[in-house]
Amino acid sequence: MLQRRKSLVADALRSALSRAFGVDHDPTVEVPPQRRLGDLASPCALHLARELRQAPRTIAERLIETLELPSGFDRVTVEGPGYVNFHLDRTAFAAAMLDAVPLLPSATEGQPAKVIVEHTNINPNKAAHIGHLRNAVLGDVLARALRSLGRTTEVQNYIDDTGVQVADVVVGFLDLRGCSVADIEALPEPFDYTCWDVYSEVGRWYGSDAERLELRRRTLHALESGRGRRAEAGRLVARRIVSRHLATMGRLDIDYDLLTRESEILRLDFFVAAFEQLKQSGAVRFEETGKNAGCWVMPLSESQEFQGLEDPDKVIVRSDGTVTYVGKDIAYQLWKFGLLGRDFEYAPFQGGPRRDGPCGEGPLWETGPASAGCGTEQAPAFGAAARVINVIDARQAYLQRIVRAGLEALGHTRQAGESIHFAYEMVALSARTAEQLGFSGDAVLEMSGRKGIGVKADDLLDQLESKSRTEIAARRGDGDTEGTADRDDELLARQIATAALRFFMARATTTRVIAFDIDEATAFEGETGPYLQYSIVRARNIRRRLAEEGLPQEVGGRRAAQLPSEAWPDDLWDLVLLASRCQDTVERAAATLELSLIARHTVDLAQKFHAIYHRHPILHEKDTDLRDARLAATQIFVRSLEALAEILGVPLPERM
RNA sequence: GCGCCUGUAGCUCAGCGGGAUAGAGCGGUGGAUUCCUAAUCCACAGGUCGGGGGUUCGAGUCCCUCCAGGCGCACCA
Repeated sequence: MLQRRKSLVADALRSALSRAFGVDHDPTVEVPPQRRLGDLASPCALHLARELRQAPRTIAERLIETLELPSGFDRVTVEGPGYVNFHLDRTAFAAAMLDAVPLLPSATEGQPAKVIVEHTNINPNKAAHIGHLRNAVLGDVLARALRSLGRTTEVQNYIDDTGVQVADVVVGFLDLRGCSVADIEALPEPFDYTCWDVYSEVGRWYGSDAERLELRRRTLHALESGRGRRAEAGRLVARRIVSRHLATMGRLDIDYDLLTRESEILRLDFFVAAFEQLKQSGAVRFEETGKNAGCWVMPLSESQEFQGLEDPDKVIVRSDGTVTYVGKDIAYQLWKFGLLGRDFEYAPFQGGPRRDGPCGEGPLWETGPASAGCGTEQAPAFGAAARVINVIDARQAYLQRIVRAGLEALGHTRQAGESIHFAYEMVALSARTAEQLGFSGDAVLEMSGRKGIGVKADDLLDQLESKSRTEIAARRGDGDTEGTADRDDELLARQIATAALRFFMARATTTRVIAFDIDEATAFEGETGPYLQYSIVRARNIRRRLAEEGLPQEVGGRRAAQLPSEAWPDDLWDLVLLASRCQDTVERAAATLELSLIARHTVDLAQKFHAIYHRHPILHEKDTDLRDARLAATQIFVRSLEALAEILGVPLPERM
């Protein structure tokens, strides 16, 4: 909403500068730090001071004489050292805001048709931990933001069901614990917790024992071929774990359109097709001698991007004929862009949370052999995107660059450019939290599934829900005999837990390692998810109380347009102005992949609302102009916060 | 060795292509519950923006350099 006013101001300044000084200058327009200074400001007079050999204030004064005030503005003033400040017509702007939708599809010109967002991608061999949650929340918020901006978005979750990590757990069950496949099947939930322990056990059990490590190699081969008891155990482990992961993510309202499984990439010979392309284009070569003898490698030394590496070549096919992760990922990336020349088969996902959908089992699909009556023909058209955003932690930047280099080597320059690595730093444990969990705690501690170091996602969620229940009970405790239904409280506890966790993950800048502190992550006060929820509950309570008093609960745009400008004091007005920047914020966040901008903007809005709530009562205000202006501001706030909370995935309860 | 990221209040962090008096939250101290529920608000205390150079009318922000910390550079993913 504000963006349009900004360009109006820029245009007016540009032509005034041209008229008054004969200069061609592109003025910057910003929002001044205090509302009494104005709503939009330009430091152009400061920028031009040297060129024009005049004092900034002199330039500014002359400028506003020739300036044609754009429509929607009241006046223009010169402030401070020579800023040209524009003051909006508050009444007209607020009335327009009342009728406006907080978030609109942005202009689609130059925007790719379909965007694939790949996130979560947890190895299906153990419980999800809080590091995985950062990935999933960022990916989910990004997908929600893109969709709110009108972009076609497909969310994929990659399941590495044939990798070393699954193989290790299979060895753990079959060889270390002596289980049968039926034993594994019979294990009670939480299966992912059991695997968590098995995985770290087997790591220690291997030690440097060559025979045991041979078991791992054999299992890995079995997983890749898909045949035999070990493969069967691998499929079982992966299937059960994926169900658990989906359930965990479901608690946070995170879901997917498609689960892509690595075993299917192998079964359908995706790599064979990609490998043909790589060989033909000369992007890979066979090494006869040297340390990589017998391997197919992708040479990277010519690319400036990869200067200074210890090894200038990247192995794609190992000397034993198996394919590295990068090789498989290049094939997968080619498929995502529709460049591979073949497609998966699809089936509705079995064994996850059931949802309503066209094929009975719900809208979640997985790659795999089609099941009877509902398969590939009924599936939506997956893949073939114009842009691919992979949410993967920053430690894998090097691998992502190689995948991109692979596309480039095949001549897919545009797609290489549209292969975007959404990198974020890892989640480590704060010294204090590490110590509470029994790990040595003098510095932040990196989590490690292999070592069993970490905080499980479900444990954290349980803790958050339990704390929510306690808080809810404490607030119900003051002799309130109304007897709120337990089920409502249970829902509320879940909503509060979801909000707290999602907001905690979303507010962190992606370039920063999160030192996860249990007390901070479970806080419900200050800059937290529950704080946002409470702000909306307050706003909704106003409506409820107005209804009880028989007063109108809404102000229309026509009524708002009649309010005197005195009805808009600076603080109330500031809320309206901030709300008008939602669209701009979400667009900038989606473009820069800095989603914390959305979280920050949302909490800023809530803070302004809470403050105003105390200063400007609505119910007890006798002056109808003042009351209606406050109510209008509240309406604008509610709609903006609802739109932003939807993107953040923060559920907004009716009461708290 | 090469590359990426980080260093701002006691703690956790914001600070948008340089610009108006460096901001929040937590913690601390002191206030506000005849109230639209205090999961809130208000006030106070707390800062040579890691050090040093440079560019500029102006630097937390840009450039160089040094220091400190984290992460990468596998026939693991």
